Amino acid sequence: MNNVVLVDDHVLLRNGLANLIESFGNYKVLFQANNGKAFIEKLKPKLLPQLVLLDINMPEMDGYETCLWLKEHYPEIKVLALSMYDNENAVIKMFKAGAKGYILKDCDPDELKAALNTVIIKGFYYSEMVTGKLIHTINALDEKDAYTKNVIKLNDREINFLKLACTELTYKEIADKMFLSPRTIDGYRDDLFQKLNLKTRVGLVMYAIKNGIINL
Amino acid sequence: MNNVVLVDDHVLLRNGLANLIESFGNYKVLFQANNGKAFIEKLKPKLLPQLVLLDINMPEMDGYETCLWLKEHYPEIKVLALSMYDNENAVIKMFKAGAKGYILKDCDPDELKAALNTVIIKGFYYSEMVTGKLIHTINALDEKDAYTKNVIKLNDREINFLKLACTELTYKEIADKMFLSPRTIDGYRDDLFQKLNLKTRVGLVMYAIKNGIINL
DNA sequence: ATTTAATACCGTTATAACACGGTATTAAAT
DNA sequence: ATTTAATACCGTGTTATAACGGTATTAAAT
Repeated sequence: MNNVVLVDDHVLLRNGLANLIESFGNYKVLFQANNGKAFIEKLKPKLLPQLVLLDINMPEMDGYETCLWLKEHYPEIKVLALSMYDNENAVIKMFKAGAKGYILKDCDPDELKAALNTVIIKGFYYSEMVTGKLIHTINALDEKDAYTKNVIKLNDREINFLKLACTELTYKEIADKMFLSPRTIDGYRDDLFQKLNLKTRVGLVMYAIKNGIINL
Repeated sequence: MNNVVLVDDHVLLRNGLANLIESFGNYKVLFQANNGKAFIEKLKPKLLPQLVLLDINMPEMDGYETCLWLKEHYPEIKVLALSMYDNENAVIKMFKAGAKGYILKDCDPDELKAALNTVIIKGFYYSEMVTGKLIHTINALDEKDAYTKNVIKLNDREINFLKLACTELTYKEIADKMFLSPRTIDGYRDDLFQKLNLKTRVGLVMYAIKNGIINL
């Protein structure tokens, strides 16, 4: 019997998942949590799970941070990332953060079962989707884009700016809100364009959404 | 025992939901479907459900269309809408399409249970969230905005344009792709700005996302 | 027959967004 | 002590977006 923990802010999905996983026979859901912070608080060193099914986009503490925390404090606990989107950067970020697998919320129960079993037995699970994304990344590697250097990591100011860029405010208004000069905002924007390989504000918005930087 | 059908493109959520609902004791999940079209094909007049748990954003045939179809062909089947977002316009559209209730995917199992029971017994379920949205709409009613006249309904061209507006293409490039004059595109944009009460392209993008017009 | 509504189109002007090539300041890295 | 990197800032010019007020065509509505 393998102990697993579910971390996801969608209660219905989480509960359903719990039922489904327990119906597989060889898994017990130790507990569930709404986000990374709640998960860490509930985690008891006396009773650790073998595996954590971890959502990426969550309030308070997201999947990346949670995964990194686990890697540092309980590296023996395996993380299977669970996401709405098959976003390339998200896949790479989660694997960099130590995840052993990455599945989509619209995968079918058989794949979930296979993923769980494979992670428990072999220690990792690479779906076709994941392999595809990784290969694409490799192929893009000689282009001198952001992937070459490192996984994209945004700082607080950039994230703050991105959130405001997803509104109908002009850059000037954003500058006012952030108590910065409009030129500085221009700089943030241009840096992000380069970092993220984008050209327009719409690109920034789509990036922010696909990477869970703004909550819809 | 009440027969229900689940329609949602997220298989994991759907399966989990099925387990959860059956665990309530008084419900049987007749079958599940990936989208409205698949649902209609699977529907057998000899064995109709009392209730359909219907996702809004789905490929092929979405929740609105499916709900309207049900209202026309099987008005006795009650629809409980299930959505990721507590979007005001979505709530109103679903109720206009004949839904008897509207719950969020991140609600807790107790609320789902209450919603199911209430719809079966009383014929409708109005959560606090729904009531709130409706009240807000009523309050906005004397503003001469779109709500006054009708629920916002976009046509194919507008939807097509919106999808392209969510990319990094310029309006001129969008015009090329749609084989239209850039001025016509300007017109679409301006019409949408007015219709949706927006001012910028970013506003259009956010609208498209929140209303499931583009699939992330 | 003639409004009405929807669709596609057009010109002008103002503002916003984007590209480019810079500087000053600070703090960490060497 | 002096690069290096990160942050905040600046000026100029071009292109894209948006606001305004229009026309022509078609099909449905009256």
